Amino acid sequence: MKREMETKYNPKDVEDRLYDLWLDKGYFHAEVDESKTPYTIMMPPPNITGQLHMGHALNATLQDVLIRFKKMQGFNTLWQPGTDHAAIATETKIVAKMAEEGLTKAALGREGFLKRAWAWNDEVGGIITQQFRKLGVAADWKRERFTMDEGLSQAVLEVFVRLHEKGLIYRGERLVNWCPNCKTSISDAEVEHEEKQSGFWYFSYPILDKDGEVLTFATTRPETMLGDVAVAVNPDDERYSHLIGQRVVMPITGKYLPIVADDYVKTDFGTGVVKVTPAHDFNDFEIGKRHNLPSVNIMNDDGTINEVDGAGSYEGLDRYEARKRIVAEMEALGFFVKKEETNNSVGAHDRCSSVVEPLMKLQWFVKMEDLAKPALEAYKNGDLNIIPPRFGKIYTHWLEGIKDWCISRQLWWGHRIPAYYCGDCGEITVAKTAPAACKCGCTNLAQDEDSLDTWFSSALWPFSTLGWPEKTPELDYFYPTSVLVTAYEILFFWVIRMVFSGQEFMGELPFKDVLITGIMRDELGRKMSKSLGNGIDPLEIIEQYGADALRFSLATGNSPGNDLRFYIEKVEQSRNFLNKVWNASRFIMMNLEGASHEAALEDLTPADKWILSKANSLSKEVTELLDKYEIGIAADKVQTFVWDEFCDWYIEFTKARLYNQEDPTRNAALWTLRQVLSISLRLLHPFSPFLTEEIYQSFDFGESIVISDFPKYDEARNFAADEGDIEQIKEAVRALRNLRQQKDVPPSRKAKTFVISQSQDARRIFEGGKAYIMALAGASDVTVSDDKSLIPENSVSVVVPGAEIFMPLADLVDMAKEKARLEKELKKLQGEVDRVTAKLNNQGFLAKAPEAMVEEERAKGAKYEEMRQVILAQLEQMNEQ
RNA sequence: GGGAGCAUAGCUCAGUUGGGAGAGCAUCCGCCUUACAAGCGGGAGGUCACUGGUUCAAGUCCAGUUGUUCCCACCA
Repeated sequence: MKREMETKYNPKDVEDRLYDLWLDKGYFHAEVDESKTPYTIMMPPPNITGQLHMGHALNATLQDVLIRFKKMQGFNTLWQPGTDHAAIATETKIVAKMAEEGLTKAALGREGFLKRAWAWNDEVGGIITQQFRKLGVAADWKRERFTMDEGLSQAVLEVFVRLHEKGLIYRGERLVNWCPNCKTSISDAEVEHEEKQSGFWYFSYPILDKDGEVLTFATTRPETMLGDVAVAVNPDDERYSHLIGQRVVMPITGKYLPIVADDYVKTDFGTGVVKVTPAHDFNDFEIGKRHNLPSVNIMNDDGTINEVDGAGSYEGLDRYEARKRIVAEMEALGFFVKKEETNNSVGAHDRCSSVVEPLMKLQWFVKMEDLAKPALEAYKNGDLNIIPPRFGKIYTHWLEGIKDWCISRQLWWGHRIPAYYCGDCGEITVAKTAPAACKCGCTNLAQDEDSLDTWFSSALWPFSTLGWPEKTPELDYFYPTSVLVTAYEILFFWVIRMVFSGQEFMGELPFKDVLITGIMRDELGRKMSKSLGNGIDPLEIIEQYGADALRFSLATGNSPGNDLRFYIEKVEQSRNFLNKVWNASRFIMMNLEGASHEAALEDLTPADKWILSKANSLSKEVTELLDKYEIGIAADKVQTFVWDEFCDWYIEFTKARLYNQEDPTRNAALWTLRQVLSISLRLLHPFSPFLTEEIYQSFDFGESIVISDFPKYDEARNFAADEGDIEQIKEAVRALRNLRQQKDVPPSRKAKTFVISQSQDARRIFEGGKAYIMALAGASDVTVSDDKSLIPENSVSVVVPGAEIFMPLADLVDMAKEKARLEKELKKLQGEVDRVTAKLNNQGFLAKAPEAMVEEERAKGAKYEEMRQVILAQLEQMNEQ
């Protein structure tokens, strides 16, 4: 960084170069080191074929802030990156690509498909992690893992086999959520319920042997009537109790259906009659079980009607077409009663938005009850800390109502289920490797065709990436991790499953803290999504504004658990701030050239001590905030300090001293500038790593800011008295600027300035601040005195705590306006005095408020009263003239 | 049906343990003051949704009301 360098910071000159340097130096690589305390974060693995989006950028920024902060504090930090094979998402993409070439899974076969999948994976698999690098993340890429790499796949097999042995994994025919589009079962968590308007059709089934009598019921899914096996009424419903045990006829299929009594049926909803379709509805399934009813499956895997008995011409029709035609046929037969509109909650697959059908399927499940208990317990006893706490309720509520987890997927891209079926005796063998022979002695074995839910492997991420099931030193050292940072969206999918997996297999929680982030929204507050097309590409923002600007804008204003709207203006503002830092650094660099900048504490002026003291307390504050995950507030505090205090005040303070080569305090100013710049850069580094490193190295502050020390609070640098003095000077400067503005004094016009005070201490302070008042408040000269008679005629004045300040501006003084201004000022002060007086007259306040608070109020009261008196005197004098 | 969040300046949002209402953008006025016009200085703009309560003291804690967003749930 040299004098002739650009007045604008250009991230493109810096970012890639520094990132490569960091990687070369191996700063982000962590090795087991017993002499240091580990600090570990598991990066949520993005989908292997995914693209970086704003959610990633937010999440990664927050984690990087924590990692860099902790590294600077001396922790041995590991940020474990990697990717997720994302079973359904990836397979869908591959199938779509294949379709472009006219290929299908069936045509390629399993082996052919997987070959293609891996090839594509090799082609695009590195893209997203390359994109993450653009953000400047301090992740340990040497340890990058993939959920389907050899080690992690072994972990998956190990877990499956162990859970199976324990009886916590079982295979069974259950009603599962089925996606007719993806043709696979999915878990409860993957179903998104949406309230939709839907038809509500009323039909009648004639009662057998009761000429003309019918039972009327309502349904939102008429097509399922083909699978009806009964109708149910409430046993206490007097309207129907006499019919219990009799039968109705399904007019289309001609089947006889018993009328059963079941408490599930509400008498006050619909007609009080429910058709029972156990194969296609979770409630009906339960009713069917209670009454020993058969299940009649009417649907194929693709959502068309199958060849079920009685389906007739409906066979092969799509479910919605069948719905329409069945309504029409019932109407033609005279059994359609009416159609209403109702709001109905419809389940859709979160990946493809197709409406999910409950279907009877033979699937693998994880028994959740025993696993959920310790996960619940860990939260309730405080071992697991969720930030913000309100998400704890969501966590417990979900675990308390948890059902068994359907883990088998009818997909090929994923971990194939390690279950082997004997073609002879039917025995099922679950093993990590294919058994040579079945128990029965035969070798007629076939492995299960299905693969595992993608979350089954990511649930193991905190320990599988560290080498489990091997007992590696890494596992011993870095596990449990320190904090997990993730969006609330995947609390159920991932966080909870990691918790119980860690407890089950490591005997210990995978992390103590869970920091929940919000999700990124667009300017209008809409969730950023592919389908809406309202996503903003972080890479484009980085290209235009730099990674630091993007990161800083995501960090500021971020509070745990709250959604964040993306505003380009915020990025611009961050960019402007970083540019400010760049220019402040240039200024310092320019002045340092050829100068000695050594100084001792005793050489420092009050202004130097003031800024050092501020930087000192800021260091403490930022440390505390980051430890509380208040990343947004921390970023904000740093920005306010650097911009408002350091740049706008301190650097301005130093100019007069720097420009005068003879000034005896020049070196002290340079030394302080360097000190505070260094502190500022280090406080800022976790948020904006590139800019801070570039400047840090330009100043030869050290080898790299990445491995520098995070600023610590130092009691020896607490200068409360000097802080107070300088604040008083600032207040005077502000008051004078305000006065000049109000009087329309051109900035170029300097004026002699008189500070009058009866307080010796105040005179000392202002005497010390003369140069600042001259430089910043348009004073040509400053006289500090207790003698009011020095003041020239026609001066304007301003009252500040401890003093009156006068500027002779004869030609600009309009007595009437001046009087009005003073009266306004007086009124304001009177208000303050009244407020404080009321407080101090309140016996309750005096008795119960802390001593310091009362003292503070007293001091304020005295200060305002004094200022008020001064203005009163001025007004009186004016009236006399 | 159950649960949660939010409601603060024209806009978007901070306000961390209760102790004199803040920022950015927008707006108005004045400045190219040799680090920075992506800047500097100075203003204007708010009964902190409503009602009640706790407290010496409430934007902050509690209860309720209204509006709004989200999550969960097997109402056919």
